[in-house]
Amino acid sequence: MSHLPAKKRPIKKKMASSGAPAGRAERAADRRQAIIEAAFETFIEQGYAATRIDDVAKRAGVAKGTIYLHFKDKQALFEELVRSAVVPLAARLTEPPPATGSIRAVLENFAGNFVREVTTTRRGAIVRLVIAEGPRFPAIADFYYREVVSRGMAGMRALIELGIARGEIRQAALKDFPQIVVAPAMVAVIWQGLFGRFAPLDAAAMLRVHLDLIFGEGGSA
Amino acid sequence: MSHLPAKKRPIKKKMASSGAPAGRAERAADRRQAIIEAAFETFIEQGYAATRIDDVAKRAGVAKGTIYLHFKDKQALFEELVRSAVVPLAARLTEPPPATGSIRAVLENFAGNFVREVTTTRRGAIVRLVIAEGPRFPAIADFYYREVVSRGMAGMRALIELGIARGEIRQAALKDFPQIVVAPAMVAVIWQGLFGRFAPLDAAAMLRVHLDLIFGEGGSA
DNA sequence: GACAAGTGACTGACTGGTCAGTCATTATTG
DNA sequence: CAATAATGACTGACCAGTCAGTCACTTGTC
Repeated sequence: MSHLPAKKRPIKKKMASSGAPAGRAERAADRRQAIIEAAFETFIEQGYAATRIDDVAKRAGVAKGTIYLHFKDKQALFEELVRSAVVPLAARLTEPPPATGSIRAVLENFAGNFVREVTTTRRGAIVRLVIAEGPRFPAIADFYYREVVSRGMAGMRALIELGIARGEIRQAALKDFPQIVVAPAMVAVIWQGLFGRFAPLDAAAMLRVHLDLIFGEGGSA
Repeated sequence: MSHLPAKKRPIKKKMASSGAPAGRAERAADRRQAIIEAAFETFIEQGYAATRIDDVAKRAGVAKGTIYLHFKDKQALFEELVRSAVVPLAARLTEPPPATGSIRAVLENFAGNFVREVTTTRRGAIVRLVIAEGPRFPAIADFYYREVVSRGMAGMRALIELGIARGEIRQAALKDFPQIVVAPAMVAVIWQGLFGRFAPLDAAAMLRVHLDLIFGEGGSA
């Protein structure tokens, strides 16, 4: 007597949104992806605790139970999502350390990419999410440190050392604190999230000034 | 039939922890303070959504109902707490712009204070709390911007301009982005909160290097 | 000064609502 | 048509906020 008939199921055609036939495995993977996608948006907007699984489900166009077919529980979903958002980033950080042109040019390029791909976009939101929830999810802080921060720092240190060796960078001590080079970028991300609404910040210009500080006035400008 | 005898009230003597007699009003103020104190700790540790009012009450040595005598609801308590933690900070930011000695010395002093009073302590936690919860509490982001950020930026800009006028600072463009000067300090705060546990950061040393970058090698070191 | 009536700060059991996670049932697929 | 995927009603736990009741202290009275 407990359950009502539940006769519906609005004939969700077997095809994924693309026209491809799609076998079982593929459809499952698609759904999993859709769930992660939806979870991403929702966790970004609401934070971990305030996110309701029901909302994620609705957003993903899936019933709540389905989420639990793919993820053990809410926390697993959250960690998986951060993981999946962070891995491609980590991949780029391990990319060829471009030894072409001046170090300044490399960093200028980096700054440009950063503003374009992180500050404004959802990747920036991931950073903010990690900052916000990290303290309460040691596993995530840990993972993020290993995959992104330590690699990023190592790469940056290598660049700095190269810059020092080539005489482009004066401050030899800078190699001990790659954080200094990255700091304004971090501040830009946080700023946009907190104050961007009413006090927008020209991140690109700021990063340029910061590079001037490191390399001395006027680079490729 | 509803209530148990409730014979207790462990004879909380009319005295506040100090030896003063303490009238009704004073005791009430004490309690309010204790609640804010407890709320502070708890919100810091758990974040807004995960904090239970019952826990705050227990920590403050007070019944849950008492909290609602002092604060309209959970959100009001939260906002009040940020307010009370931020106001003294804001006060210091409006303090006399110390025109003594070199600008470098002023900033060195500032950095020292910052490391001592913010990076390590609970004030740092407030910054992290605002970063974490700000996006979901526009009122708080707004308040924090007005009281702390905009004042801090203005003060910093004034210092930078002075530094430029006196020839201590080369980068004239720095005055457009006081954020650059503050950025490593922010990063230090976030770093301690997220990674400090397993990858501690010598914030003082980092800030020193950063000042070297702005003023040229070797200051008062 | 002693005693009663009054006041309001404080309490904590309770309510109403919310939500993570489950599972009996139904749909789909190979 | 078996096996697998998906559903969503349901449960139990949890928690913000309420309020009837208590009692420490104050005020008024003699």
